[in-house]
Formats: sequence, C-alpha cells, structure tokens
Amino acid sequence: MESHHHTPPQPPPPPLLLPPQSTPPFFFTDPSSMLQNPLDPQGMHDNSIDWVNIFCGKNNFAGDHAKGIMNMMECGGSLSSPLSTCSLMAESYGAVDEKGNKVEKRRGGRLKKKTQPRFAFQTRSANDILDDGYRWRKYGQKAVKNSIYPRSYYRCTHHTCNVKKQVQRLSNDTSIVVTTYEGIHNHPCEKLMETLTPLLKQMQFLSRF
DNA sequence: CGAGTTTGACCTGCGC
DNA sequence: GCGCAGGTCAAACTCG
Repeated sequence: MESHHHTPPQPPPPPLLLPPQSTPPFFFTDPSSMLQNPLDPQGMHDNSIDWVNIFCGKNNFAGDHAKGIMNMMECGGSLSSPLSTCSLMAESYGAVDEKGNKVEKRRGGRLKKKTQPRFAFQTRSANDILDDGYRWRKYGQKAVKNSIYPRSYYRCTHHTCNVKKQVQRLSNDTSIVVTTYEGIHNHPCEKLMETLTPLLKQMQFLSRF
C-alpha cells in the first residue's frame, strides 16, 4: 500500500518566514505554567526554553524543534494554536547502565542509552497522520490496553536517521491524536528543502541583474 | 521492482 | 513461574 506519509501533490506551501505582525503558529495557553518544571518545582535549575526558536522561528517546525528538545526534556507545559491544541509532555529517565550512562528502561526488554530525547504532542485533528515534513515508515501497530484505537509505530526513512514516533488517538477524546517523538533528526527536513530549492534558484537568478 | 504497510510472532519487564 | 503488556521484527503483501 502506498505510504500515507509520502507527500502527495499539494497546493503551494505557505511563505517560509512569518511576517512579523502575523500570529505565530503556536502560542502558550498559560505562560506561567510553562515556566514550572514538574521535575524541579523549586526552580533550582534553569528552566528557560527558547520556545520562540522552537515553535515560531521557521516553518520547519519538525526540524527546528530539535534545538529545544534537550531543554524540553526538563520541562512540561501546553501550547495551542488556532487550529490545534498541543501539549508537551516531558519524560524523565533515572536508570543508569553498567558504565554509568543514563539509560531508558524499555518495556520491550533491552536497556537503551538515554541518547534519544522523547516528547509527545496532543493534537486536535481528524487526521491521525500529521504532516511534519519528514518521511516515515510504519514498522508496527499494537492494540493498547484501555484504548479502542491501536498505537502505530513509525521510523524516519532517512538512512542515517534513527528517529521514531508513535501515533495514537485518545479513546476518551477521539478528536485528539497523541504523537510521541523519540530522537532528533540528523538531516534537513525534506519538505523544507523542496520549498527552499526553487526559492534559492530564483534568488540566484535575480541576483544576476 | 522498490518502497512502504500489514500483521502475527517474538522478546523482555513487571506484577501477582 | 506465569500471564500480560508494550515494543520490535520480519515475511508477506500492496501499490505506483
């Protein structure tokens, strides 16, 4: 079956850079709550996050959010946009392997080095698959307890990239899709490059005059 | 024919 | 020890 992630012919992409006066694609529903770190309620550590860079800097959301993932791991909060409501849910890992590296304990059994930041988005959408600009290959689907909807497992198709994501629709609110990303893309967003290339060519052409 | 999906089997941790 | 649950694998299958 054809991958639903394979980008079909689509209308022209939106402008690359948001005009300064435009509404950013995401905004905080409760800015004060964004600053409270559930792992550090006393504020003993630096909780500052470059949210603007993460969410509003460019259209390459899926690529640029990587810049803030490590900060995100220490924090939690919620975001919303006019079209969707998203929540960021940090996960903490406390296990340590024999060499002292922090590891993530997996239900599947094996211990895994904590090199893959992980975070989740809740998105209000009728579509299970959110087009984040990357190409994904489905490698599994499982029925999940207490949910009428299965959980789907995807891997980034880029040969050097090991990013995974899980997609699941909430059973108690069927309008919400939870997408959990694991890892950081080590390559540019293909969709962004597709958008940039003709623009760059046009700029090169115009610069000759 | 290559890329991606489907789906049952398998692996491992956890709770009882 | 056993069964359950989550995550992954891989063969078979689909589609362009």
